[in-house]
Amino acid sequence: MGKLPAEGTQARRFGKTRSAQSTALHEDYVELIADLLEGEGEARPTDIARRLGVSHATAIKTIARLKRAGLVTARPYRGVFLTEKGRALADRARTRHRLVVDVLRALGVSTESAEADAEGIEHYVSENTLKAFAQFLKSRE
Amino acid sequence: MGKLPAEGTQARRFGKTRSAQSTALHEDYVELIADLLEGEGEARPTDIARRLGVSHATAIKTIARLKRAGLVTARPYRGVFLTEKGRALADRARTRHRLVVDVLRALGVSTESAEADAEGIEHYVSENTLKAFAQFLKSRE
DNA sequence: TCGAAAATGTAGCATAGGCTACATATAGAT
DNA sequence: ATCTATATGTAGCCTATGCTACATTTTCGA
Repeated sequence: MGKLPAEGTQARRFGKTRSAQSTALHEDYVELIADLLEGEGEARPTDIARRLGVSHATAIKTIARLKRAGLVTARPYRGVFLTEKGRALADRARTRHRLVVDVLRALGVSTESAEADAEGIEHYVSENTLKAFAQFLKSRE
Repeated sequence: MGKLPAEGTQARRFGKTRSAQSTALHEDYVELIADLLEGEGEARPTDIARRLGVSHATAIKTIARLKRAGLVTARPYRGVFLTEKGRALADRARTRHRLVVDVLRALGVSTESAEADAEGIEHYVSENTLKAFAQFLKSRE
């Protein structure tokens, strides 16, 4: 996105949210790629694009960024694969996703709404909150 | 951001999340502007910038976009004000924010974490989920 | 095996959202 | 009344994320 603000004063109420946003898309991609690799055996740009609702050109461009970020490997016409780092991120994302969906459902949200909302919410749940979620779910077993 | 994808096939699991993202920043701004107007009597670019943790130039540029979106009015060196539309959006955002914080706290999340996470989460809570949250809070009074 | 359809990749363009550097207006102190 | 510190505004540059249009590979059926 650019450089960080000079910032001498306090602020940071929104700061974390912002930086999290840059990661959200990466998480969506690796999560989906992990799903495709497990489900279909391969993750191809066109499928990724369709599932994310973007053009294939956009998907390819993003995949290039993921590659630069060390999250995936991809050779032309050969599909996309996760690196160790990518797999780790995907796992974390999926764990969070499941937990968020379970909590929403426990609160009375319909499965469809829970799945849909979790997609956005999961990227903003901190470790602390995640722990509280797990605890809460366990407490009401 | 650009135009929408042609999209004939299904997809849309992430689509909503994406468009919501474009609104998130607008919500943060109008929410903050509402706070400043009520608390300080005026909302000035520099204060907005400091509270959001961005440079004043960035804040001013965003304010120009908010203006184009019909959410605020602003004349040079005269501060920022909310339009009806902006006030409505700010109210909705604040309601959601409060509700999300309350639910998180009810689930055992610390006040600090709840406030911090709500900042990101609130933009992705659908009407359905919001209703479920309200219900849940009411049920355990 | 070969040719067309489908998948991939590339190029070029746009907007959002950041920053720094520089210019201008306002306001407060003297 | 003026001068200076502070607030505002502008310009220019950058990356991320989208899209369309066009080019190039692959793949698959005939």
